[in-house]
Amino acid sequence: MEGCCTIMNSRVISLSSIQVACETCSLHQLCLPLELNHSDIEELERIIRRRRPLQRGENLFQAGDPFTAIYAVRSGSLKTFTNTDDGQEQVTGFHLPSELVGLDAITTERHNCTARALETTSVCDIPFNRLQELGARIPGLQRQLLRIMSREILEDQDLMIWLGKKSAEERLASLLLRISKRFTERNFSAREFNLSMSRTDIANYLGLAVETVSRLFSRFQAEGLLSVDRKHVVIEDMDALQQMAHNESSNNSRNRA
Amino acid sequence: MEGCCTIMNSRVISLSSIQVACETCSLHQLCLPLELNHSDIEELERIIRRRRPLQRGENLFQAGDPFTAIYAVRSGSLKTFTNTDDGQEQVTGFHLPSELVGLDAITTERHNCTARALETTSVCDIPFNRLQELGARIPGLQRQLLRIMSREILEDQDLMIWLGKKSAEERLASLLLRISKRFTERNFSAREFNLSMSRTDIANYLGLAVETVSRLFSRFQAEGLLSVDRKHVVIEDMDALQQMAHNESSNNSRNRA
DNA sequence: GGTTTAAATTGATTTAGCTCAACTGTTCTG
DNA sequence: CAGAACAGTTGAGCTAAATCAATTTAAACC
Repeated sequence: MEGCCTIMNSRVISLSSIQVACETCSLHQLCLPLELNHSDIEELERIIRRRRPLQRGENLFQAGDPFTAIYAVRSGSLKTFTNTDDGQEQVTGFHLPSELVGLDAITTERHNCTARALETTSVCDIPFNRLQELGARIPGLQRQLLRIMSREILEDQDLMIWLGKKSAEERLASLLLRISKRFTERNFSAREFNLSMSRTDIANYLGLAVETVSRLFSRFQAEGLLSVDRKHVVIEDMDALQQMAHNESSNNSRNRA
Repeated sequence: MEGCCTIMNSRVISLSSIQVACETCSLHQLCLPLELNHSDIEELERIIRRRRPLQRGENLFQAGDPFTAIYAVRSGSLKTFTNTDDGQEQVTGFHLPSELVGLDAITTERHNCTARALETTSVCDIPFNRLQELGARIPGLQRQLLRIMSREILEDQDLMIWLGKKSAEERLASLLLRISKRFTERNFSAREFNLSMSRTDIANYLGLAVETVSRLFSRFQAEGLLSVDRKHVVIEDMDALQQMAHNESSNNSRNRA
C-alpha cells in the first residue's frame, strides 16, 4: 500500500501508466473517471499534502474543527462518529482505502464528526480551497466532485433503508458484503479480510447491541457462512450470505404495503 | 404560494427587493446565500422552466428515468421512494416547499427513486446541464450547490442515527418537529400544520408498522402533546415533544458505550 | 511475564414493537 | 347514493432483539 499513489511520487510519467497507477491510488475516485491531461494531473498532484501516518486511536479531525481539506484514505482505515446529545458515541461510517472523508463538512465549514484511525492509517490531505480553484479551471473536476457527493447521498439513503427496516442478521450480512465489495474494488480478496473495527463499533454502526453482533458472528460461523477468528473473517459461503442480506423473507421485515 | 417566486416573474427589479422576494421563493436555498448581481439572477431565472402543477398521485419522475434536471418544490409536497428487491415501496423522504429534489441522481445520471406528489404540487425544473454551464461562469453558484449537497449528506447521516437507534416514540416526535421546523423556515406556523402524507407513508419512512404510528398519535394526543384530527396536527406542548424526541432516557436506546 | 483492563462471548430474562384480527371512518366509483 | 375499496384505529398475543449478568479471551502496561 505504501507509495501506491504514483501521481504523488513521480512527475514525468506517461498518461497510460498514470491510469494504471491510479487504479491503486487513493484518489482514483476523484481523477480516474476524468480525462485529465498530463498538466491537469500534475496540478492536482501539486495541491495534495502528505502527512505522517496516523496511529491507531489518533484523530484525523474532530467534530468542531474548522473545515480546510477533504481526505483520501491511502491505507489503513478510519471510523467517523458524532456524539449524540447524551454523550454517546455514534458511528456514522467506516472508511477504507480510496475513499474520501470529510465531504459532509462543506456546508457548515466545520467538521460535524470525528474521524479516528482504527489502525495505522495513511491519508492524503486535499485542501478544499485549492481544489476549488483547480475546479474552476478544470471543468470536469468540479462535476466529478458533485458526482461523488451525489453518490454519497445515494449510499446513505440506501443505508437508511437498511437501518430502518432490516433485521439484525440482514444488517450484519449486508455490512460484511459491502466491506467485501469495497475491498474487491481495491483488488483485494473478496472472501478474506480483516475487520479493523471492534465489535462494539460494528454494533454501534448497525444500531444493534454488541451481544447481538457477537451472537450473529457465532451463528454465521456455526451455519458455515463464515470462518471468524477475532478480527479475521473468511466468507465461506458467499451465496448464502447474499441471500441472508437480501433476505427473501424480508416480508417479515417491518411493515408491508 | 402561487407566484411567490419573484425572480421568475419579473425582470427589472432592484436587488434588495429580489432578496426579500427570495425569502419566499422555492429557490432561495440556491441563490439567497450568494452575492449574485442583477444579471446573474436574471441568468439563473432564464434557465428555470415552469410546468403545470402535479396532481395528487402524479409522478414528477420515476426511478430509472434519465436525469435531466433538479427540482425545487414551490408549493405542495412530494414523497420520494424506491422499490426494494422484493417489490416493497420504501419511502426515502418527504419534500416540502423550497426544498430541492433529485440531487441523488447526479452520479448515476438516472433517477434512483420515484418522486410522487402527495397533493397538488407545483415545482420548478432546473435543467442540470444549463445549471452547470452557469456554474462555470458564476463561481459562487457551483460552490453553493456543493454546499447544499453536503448538507443533504449531513442530514441523511443524522437520520441514519435516528432510524438505527431511536425508539418509535422518538422517531415520530422527531419527524413532527423536523416538519414543524421546515414549515417555520418558510414562515408558516410551527404549531399547526397539515400532514400531506398518509400514516402508511410515515410508518414506512420511519421504519415502523402503521399500527405503531397510529397508536403513537393516539397516545401523544392522550398525553396532551398533540391535537390530531386526521391529517391536521396541532402541537400543544412543544417542549414535551422536544423532550420526547431527544429522550433523556435514550440510554435505553439500543447499545450503550 | 504477570497483572490490569478492555473486548468478546454466552446464557437467562424482559420488553418494544410487529403481526394478526376485527372494526370504524373516509374517499372513490359506477 | 350505495357499496366497494381503502386508510386509520384499537386489541391481544408473539417474537426478535435489548438488557442484565457471568465468564472467557485477548490486548495493554508496568
